[in-house]
Amino acid sequence: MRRVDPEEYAEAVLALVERVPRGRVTTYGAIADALHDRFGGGPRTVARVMASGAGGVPWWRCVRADGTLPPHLRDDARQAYLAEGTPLRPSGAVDLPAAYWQP
DNA sequence: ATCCTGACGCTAT
DNA sequence: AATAGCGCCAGGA
Repeated sequence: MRRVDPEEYAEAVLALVERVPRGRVTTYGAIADALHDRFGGGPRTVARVMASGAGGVPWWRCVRADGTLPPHLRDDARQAYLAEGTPLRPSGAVDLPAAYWQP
């Protein structure tokens, strides 16, 4: 089943990201899995939505499967995590087991 | 239609 | 731990 209305898909993704509680995070893959049955698409598709449409959503609460984010977001994300007390690992990545939030 | 690119993920070096 | 290869999906040139 994969009737994709890009706009609708984007909304679904952003909606999920907005639902992530303060101090917790979810992953691209998790979101992709959650929407895959209705829209198809994979982690990259989710990432595309974030890259182009993520206005007004807590984008830093959506991280890669290893708890990191691409270099150009690391700094801002870091501030956000410190600000909202997101569990971090020494490496600077998010402590997924501790902070993971399942959509 | 083809090629390139990217806020991905997993396995193998 | 770091790097590389491959599969994957969708958009833009």
